[in-house]
Amino acid sequence: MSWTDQRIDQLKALWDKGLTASQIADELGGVSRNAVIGKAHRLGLKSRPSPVKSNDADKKAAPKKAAPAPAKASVAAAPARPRPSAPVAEPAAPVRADDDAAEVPATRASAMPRIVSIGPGGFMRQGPGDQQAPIPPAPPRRLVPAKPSPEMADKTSLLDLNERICRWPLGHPGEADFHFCGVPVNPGFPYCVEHCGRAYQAQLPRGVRRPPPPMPFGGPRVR
DNA sequence: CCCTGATTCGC
DNA sequence: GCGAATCAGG
Repeated sequence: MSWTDQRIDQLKALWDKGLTASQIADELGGVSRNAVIGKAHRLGLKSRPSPVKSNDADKKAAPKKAAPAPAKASVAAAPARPRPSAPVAEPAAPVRADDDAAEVPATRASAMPRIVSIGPGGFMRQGPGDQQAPIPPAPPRRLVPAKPSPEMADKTSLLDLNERICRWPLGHPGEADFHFCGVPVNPGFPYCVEHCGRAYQAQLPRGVRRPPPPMPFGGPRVR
């Protein structure tokens, strides 16, 4: 299995949601827990509470490991490999999509707090089996009063959302051109057909856990 | 033991 | 870039 854009999206979303690497791996299927962790790190996803991380700020007694065989490193002359393990994570005030959307533009140069717009709401797939009204998404909240710039004139803003148009977010909340898809929805779903394809993916990684395959959209109405 | 994430390093 | 092997804490 390779890391397609969509699988990466899922990874990001699930990681953000706080699922464990194992769960994510299981969810994605075809990858190991290690693969997920490895990828997550390569992507720069920040590690959430990890068991082995509370590094002392100062240690006195140096509890040396009796230098057990490296088991792997075939490095003959390589001295001790440094273990940084103190990446200094700036907490940074959490930016909420609620009311500050109008006031973010100013300083985004260096300290932008990594707001990742995961799929709308960070919801999970919805197996055709356990079909239910597709309401959970509930993307952003209320905000953006108007369309100040002409650039946004033809973009679908939050205020434009209704039952009939696709509310798949494009861009990231807070960004100037953040808007919604706006295309007519796939009847019975909050998104257009294309984005339904993104939102509800029927993959069945782990054997029996994933019920039936047929894609829901395009056909069956939910009521 | 089980779990977790972090890191290393051969590929 | 990828991920198994390994490490290390809970």
